[in-house]
Amino acid sequence: MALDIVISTTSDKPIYQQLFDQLSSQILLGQLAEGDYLPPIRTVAKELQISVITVKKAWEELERAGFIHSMVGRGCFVAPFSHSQRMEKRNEMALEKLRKDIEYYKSLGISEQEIIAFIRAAYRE
Amino acid sequence: MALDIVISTTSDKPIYQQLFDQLSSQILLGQLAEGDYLPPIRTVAKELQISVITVKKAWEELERAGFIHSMVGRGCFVAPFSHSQRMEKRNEMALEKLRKDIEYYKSLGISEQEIIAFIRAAYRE
Amino acid sequence: MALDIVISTTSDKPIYQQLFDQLSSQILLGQLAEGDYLPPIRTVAKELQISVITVKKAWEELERAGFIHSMVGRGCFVAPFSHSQRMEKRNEMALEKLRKDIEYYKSLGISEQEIIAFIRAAYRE
Amino acid sequence: MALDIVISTTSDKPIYQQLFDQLSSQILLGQLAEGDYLPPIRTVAKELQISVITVKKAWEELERAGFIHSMVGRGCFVAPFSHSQRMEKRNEMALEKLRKDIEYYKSLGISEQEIIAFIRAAYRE
DNA sequence: GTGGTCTAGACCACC
DNA sequence: GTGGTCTAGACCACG
Repeated sequence: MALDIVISTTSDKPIYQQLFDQLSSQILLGQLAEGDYLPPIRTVAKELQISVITVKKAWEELERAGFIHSMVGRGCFVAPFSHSQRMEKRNEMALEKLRKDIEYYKSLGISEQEIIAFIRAAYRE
Repeated sequence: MALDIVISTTSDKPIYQQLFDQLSSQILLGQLAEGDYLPPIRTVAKELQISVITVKKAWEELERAGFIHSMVGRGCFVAPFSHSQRMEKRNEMALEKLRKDIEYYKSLGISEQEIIAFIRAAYRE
Repeated sequence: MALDIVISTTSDKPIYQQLFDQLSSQILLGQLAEGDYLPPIRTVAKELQISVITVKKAWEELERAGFIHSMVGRGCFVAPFSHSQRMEKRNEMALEKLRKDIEYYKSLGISEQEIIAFIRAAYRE
Repeated sequence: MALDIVISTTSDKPIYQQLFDQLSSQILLGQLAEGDYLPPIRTVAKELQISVITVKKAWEELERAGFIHSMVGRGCFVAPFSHSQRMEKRNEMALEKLRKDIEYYKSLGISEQEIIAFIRAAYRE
């Protein structure tokens, strides 16, 4: 099984962060089922043409966030999540980011109604 | 006139970015009236206990974004904006950020309805 | 006879170490009587769904520590221990670990009295 | 100011872990006061004759645990802790380890009284 | 074979 | 100057 990952070398987001974001969202969406083994980090690095260290850093963050477990000599596998756990974690992550985002919108003096209108507009784009 | 700026040393946001964000929002909200002169960068740096280089970088970004104008030997002053211009720029900045934010929410599989519900919840906190 | 062993795939402790710890404690507690034969390593590996190499490594460590004896072609059996020998070995192992642990507690500036209080609290949990 | 750190190359504990343990305990004991700036990681690496990466890994763990804050371009400084916060964190870390340790002692069939006797013995060594 | 640690470099953004 | 990221290697313990 090959991972479905796309790395942007032009993005200002660090590579390991791109890996983390894509993997975590795939796990939360259930596209990577619990217990699935990830390919060896060296394989991932070779396929994505990035350094093993970079992959490892992303994997470390994923393990720290509870998304995967890594075992020396056996590889890394997706941590078990129930559907409700996934939903909860998903909402938690979205809310956490939203709180920061809203700080910014508020600082621009934008009201709740305006944001909602903006969102409807942005979703229709 | 002293600027109303607060610098966080623990935030992960660069200091020059914190300066930019706070100044630009104050200008957009009309709290800094057009034509007002900003204090000399060395004064700002001393008061905020940060590097002059950092202040200069923030000022450059503000000038590039059209928020202030610098005149050699006379300092920097807030660019003249009509109320409608301020509103337009404000909305433009909010929408630009919102587009990026929504990318993330979508990657978590969150629907437009859910985001709006989240926003209502976050605004009530 | 099947062994009473539980392997954790999420623990940071190596699998062979988990085997060693559980087997040695069962022997010291007399739950595995002297002279009892252990199942063949291939059987153990299959039942626990781990590698034969891992089981072999654990068995080697157990033999090195004097807990079991292996006889070529006849398998491994629990070494004979008198009750007092078991107690002695048990205390020896506990003290050895305790010495290391106490190093850590001391480095945190915790006094003997505090540790004892902690232990009472932890035992009551 | 030079850090008071000793690295053992023969220990089985990773170097970055040794750094973390020593720094965190010094902070918890108040030997490194809040607000103190740590030497640049490259300086630490040179003085201890280890790799910058290794130092950085230790610093990352320290920041994640809330012991220090790092700022690009400004260096790393000890996070502010009140005396009670230090005590609380210290006890928390000790208890966390103790819980694991006691698991082991229990598996050897050792009673609370015996452990306490062992501790008194170990402290007198 | 796997992941975990460590090394010696490089380039970048920030101050 | 600082820390943050990334690279290309190496060696080790584990399975």
